[in-house]
Amino acid sequence: MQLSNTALFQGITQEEIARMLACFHARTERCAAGDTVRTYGHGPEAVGILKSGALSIERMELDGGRTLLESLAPGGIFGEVLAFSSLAHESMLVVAHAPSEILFIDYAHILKRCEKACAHHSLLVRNVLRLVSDKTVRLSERIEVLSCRTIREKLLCYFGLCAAQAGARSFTLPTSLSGLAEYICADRSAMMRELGRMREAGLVQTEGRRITLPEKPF
Amino acid sequence: MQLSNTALFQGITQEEIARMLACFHARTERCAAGDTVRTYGHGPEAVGILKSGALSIERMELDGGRTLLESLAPGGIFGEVLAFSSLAHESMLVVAHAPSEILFIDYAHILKRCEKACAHHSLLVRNVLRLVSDKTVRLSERIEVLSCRTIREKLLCYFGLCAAQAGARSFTLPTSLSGLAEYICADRSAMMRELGRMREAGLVQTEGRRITLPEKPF
DNA sequence: AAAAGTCTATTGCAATTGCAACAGTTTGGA
DNA sequence: TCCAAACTGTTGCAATTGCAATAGACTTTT
Repeated sequence: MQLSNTALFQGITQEEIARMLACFHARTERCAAGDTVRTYGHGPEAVGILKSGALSIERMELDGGRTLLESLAPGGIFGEVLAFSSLAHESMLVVAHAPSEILFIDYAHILKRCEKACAHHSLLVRNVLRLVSDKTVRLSERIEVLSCRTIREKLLCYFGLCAAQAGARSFTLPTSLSGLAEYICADRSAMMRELGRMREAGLVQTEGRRITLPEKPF
Repeated sequence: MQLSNTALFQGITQEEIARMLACFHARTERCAAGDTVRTYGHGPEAVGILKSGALSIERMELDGGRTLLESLAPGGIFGEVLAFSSLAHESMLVVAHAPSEILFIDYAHILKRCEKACAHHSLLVRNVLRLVSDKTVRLSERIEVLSCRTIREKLLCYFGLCAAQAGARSFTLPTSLSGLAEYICADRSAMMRELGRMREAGLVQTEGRRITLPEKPF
């Protein structure tokens, strides 16, 4: 895992990164599969970058249940939101699903002005800001989808976003149909039923995960 | 409107702010009620701070309709997400609802390291980061609410969040009941009906906007 | 090669929901 | 003060949806 390929260190050379990590007092932790790496919700926070292995971010419900929030592959970053927010009453778990190496950087070090060495410090800050902003945009899009009243509207709204992103009326879903149902928070069988009706009505063409919208009659 | 009272400049003295604004090449624009201040979605972006007046952020739908995203009071900030995101294919409007004064700062200046003067520059960056992160947390909470399948679950989920925030089983809704229905994306009358049922079932007590949850039997 | 797990697909049925319509109350301006 | 606009409250009805159950296809692991 080259850190220079991660979203956090994008645009910074490997040598610069090495110098910055020293300056930031970054530290690497190792853990085994099944370990709970962190619980968030209190104390001075740190941002984590997964160097190798696999992590999942889960949310602790009041009733003790857990909800999967995110799955992280090497290069992924976590804690960037909670670390910088002043709200953050959530309690979250970071769980390892494989032996993992994680690099931690205290958020205070990222923000603090540093006197020497780190010429690329401002680039790092820009990257963090971009990461958090991107997440906000993704969440806003999902809210837009979820705010539709019917499954049909939700699907059309989501497909519209996908088509805009692909720049074409035809695109492939990034997830399984089951995943799509979860994304739009609808029952999978009800969604399949509605998809069928929409196909009949000529609102979409589907071929597995390949979706094609009809030409706009604008 | 004192800039030192805004979330963006929190913790920075008025004199420091004056110096920073010069350093950032900040500029003030004035506009009349009804003016479209900005359309986002392209070009080098700027962050705007409303000094006086009233603004609303609206989203342009494909069909030409508009959705209200946010209403801004003096001290409010806009553009902080789109300015820093790399996704951002949205098109948004900023519309004035009263004669307004708006301070614009190019995002590039906020991020750029500045050689002299701005000792509090890093505090400003921290504030931006906190603003964006807070917004992310709020959006995540709303998604959590919207991901519930039934109106009853949505309400209980939302009330749970409110109670946690208030630190008490009793709290006052920040919006009207109509606003609440909009927040949970449900039909108002259906929500009223369900609220009635929940009252009967002893799941909540309501008195106008005052909500009280029963003691937890955990 | 078998097994376990996930994904796709379909259907009946009961429950929830959106919609439309109406009426009384409160709020904020003109 | 009076009017308009927004908010609260309620109901019938049709449509959508979630849930449960079932089954075949596909993947990955053992």
